[in-house]
Amino acid sequence: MMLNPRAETLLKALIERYIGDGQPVGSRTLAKELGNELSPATIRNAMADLEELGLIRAPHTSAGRIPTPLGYRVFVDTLLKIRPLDANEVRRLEGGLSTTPDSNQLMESASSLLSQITHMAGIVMIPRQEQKAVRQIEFLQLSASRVLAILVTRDGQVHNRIIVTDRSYSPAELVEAANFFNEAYTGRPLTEVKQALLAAMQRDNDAMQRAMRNAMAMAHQMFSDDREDKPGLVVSGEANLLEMPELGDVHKLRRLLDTFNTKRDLLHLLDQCLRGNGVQIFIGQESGYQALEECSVVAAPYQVDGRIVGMLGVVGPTRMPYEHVISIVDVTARLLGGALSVERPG
Amino acid sequence: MMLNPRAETLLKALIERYIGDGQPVGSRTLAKELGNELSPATIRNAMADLEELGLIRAPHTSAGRIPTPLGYRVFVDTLLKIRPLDANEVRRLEGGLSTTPDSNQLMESASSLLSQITHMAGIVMIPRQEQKAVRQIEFLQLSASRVLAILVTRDGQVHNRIIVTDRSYSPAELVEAANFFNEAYTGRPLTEVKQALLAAMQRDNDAMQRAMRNAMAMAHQMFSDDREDKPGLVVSGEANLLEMPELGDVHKLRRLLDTFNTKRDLLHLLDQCLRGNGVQIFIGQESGYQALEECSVVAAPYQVDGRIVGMLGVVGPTRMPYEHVISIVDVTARLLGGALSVERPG
DNA sequence: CTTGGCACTCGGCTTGGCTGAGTGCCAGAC
DNA sequence: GTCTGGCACTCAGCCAAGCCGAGTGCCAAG
Repeated sequence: MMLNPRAETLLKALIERYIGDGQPVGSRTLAKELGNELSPATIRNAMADLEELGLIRAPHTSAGRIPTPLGYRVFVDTLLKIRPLDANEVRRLEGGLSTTPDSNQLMESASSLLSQITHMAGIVMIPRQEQKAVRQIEFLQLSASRVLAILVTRDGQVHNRIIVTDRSYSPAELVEAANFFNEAYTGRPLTEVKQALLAAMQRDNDAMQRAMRNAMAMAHQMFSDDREDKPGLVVSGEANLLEMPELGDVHKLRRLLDTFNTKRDLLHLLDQCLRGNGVQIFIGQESGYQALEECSVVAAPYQVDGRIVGMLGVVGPTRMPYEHVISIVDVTARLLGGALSVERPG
Repeated sequence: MMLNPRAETLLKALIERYIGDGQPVGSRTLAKELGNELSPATIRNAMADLEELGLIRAPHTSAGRIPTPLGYRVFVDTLLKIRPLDANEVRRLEGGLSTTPDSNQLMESASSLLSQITHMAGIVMIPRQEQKAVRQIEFLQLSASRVLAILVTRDGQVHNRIIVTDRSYSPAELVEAANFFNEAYTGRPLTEVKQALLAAMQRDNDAMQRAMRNAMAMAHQMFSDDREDKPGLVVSGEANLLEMPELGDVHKLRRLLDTFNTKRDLLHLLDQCLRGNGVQIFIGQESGYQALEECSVVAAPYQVDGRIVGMLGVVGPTRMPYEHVISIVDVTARLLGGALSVERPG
């Protein structure tokens, strides 16, 4: 999409104006905006061209123009120059992020920070568990037929699950099983352990020693909990979206909030971006989800120890101050990545 | 509030009708509803009396009448006869509740069940941790200055926290500290342990043996996490409330959703009811929270092993089918209590 | 105490007219 | 060729007037 310089200036001014006050922008307004160097009539002609290109449209016959999703796309791709946040804002972000060493709390803090500063909805994806390395497992008897399995991963996260057993195990047996497991699997990533377990289970059961058999059976149940497989999502400030006038329609709003609650679609969307680099933007239907058709998503990956592990971002109305939001998401991603890296060595 | 039998019949019919279709009920309609045994004119007179008593009101001069909060109150207190749910619905509830042994998942399941069946918002309070008895504590080294503390309570819940230490501890020291702690505190309730720790810390530090000192210091940090003190709240289906036509006002809606997000007010409300017995109902402003002024809360305590540990219920429009909702909340409370009791023996 | 009748009220809907913002097009100027 | 002023036209938003229907309150008679 190549535009002549004037059309670019015009489109940029129009979109900035529209983002500012949400009213359709007319030719007279735009002429003033541009310092009256061109008359409204000239601008009308240029605007007609932009409309033909599908970058702007008139909501009705005699109203000003508003950007189309395509218009926003051109705007963010070619017209926007990202200026870094000023030091004050960076400091505000830094100060807003929790200093807890607990990674879940950190992500909640980041999400709520995003929503508070942008006045939109903040989302932070919780990294997949699969790549994490096993540190230690413990089994604890709860009752005759129930054992509590506690799995600690290298990063200090604790996963626990109640296992229903067919018979009662003595404390010694449990310790033995845990020792066996720890010796065999410490340091190996979860995915690998899972596969190894499956393979071991398929081999002849009788040939195993007792401790091994116990450990296998219990660990396998532990890992069959698919809840832990899926990355989670922390959402904050959905209620901010109620104030989007463009979402007056209750049904659309309903669908949008449902999307935030089920999280599945959002996770899927973020998941697809994991490969990407830097801030990514989905405008309107670009995301491919109907519930988000009036929304834009600005997302960025965050890195722990140099590796991208998750995404974070904000969801807001298509008409949002992209320039500002992009910087905020970018900085927050760095901050969260930093906090997670520093806090959890090796 | 004593009413003559006719006034009672009238009020009951009016409220049931209004709950059914949400339209103000006029005298003609009501006459038909009652089988034309009385003429509209007679009913008008009786309605005027009810209005004088503050039980119903006319939203404007020439409209039918709608119940006031006081009217609803009389309705639920004296006119409503709770009929038990039919077997189908009980089965539906039973089938809807998860069979997991994990108590958190159970509560989430109960909350979402409530919201799905009532089409309103479901809330389930997570019991206070304080009364729970300590089962075991473990310390795990994460890095030079960070120790992961894992506390398991009698009911099989695992609480963990990362503790930042001033120096590095050897594995032996950690085991020793854990042993010390476990011997001293296993079986005692969290509140007691907390106080005991505080008292011990205030005594002369130097007089303690090393293991004891370590255990104290770390356990104290573990317990200083006030996150665990507060009972939590699981909320589901807030989005259902978007469809309440009586909450057309975006600002009220916003406040309501914020109330669900912060949870504090709702918890406070439920907490106050813990003493009570059976299903409790707050109509309109009775709850004392402005955000809930257009809403009613139907809540019931649930018991684990004969002791009330928490509350659960639904939040919906003042105009809700109380009869039905009360039964559902009641049965769900029993089901959840049952599931929690059976699954986690002493 | 009940009932039918009657005048009255008022919200909701429709209609029509007006205004202001903005457009498209055209003809003339640069 | 590009820009500009002018002009006719369109249309949403607003307001006032008018009508309709639902429902009320009151009264007098049964």
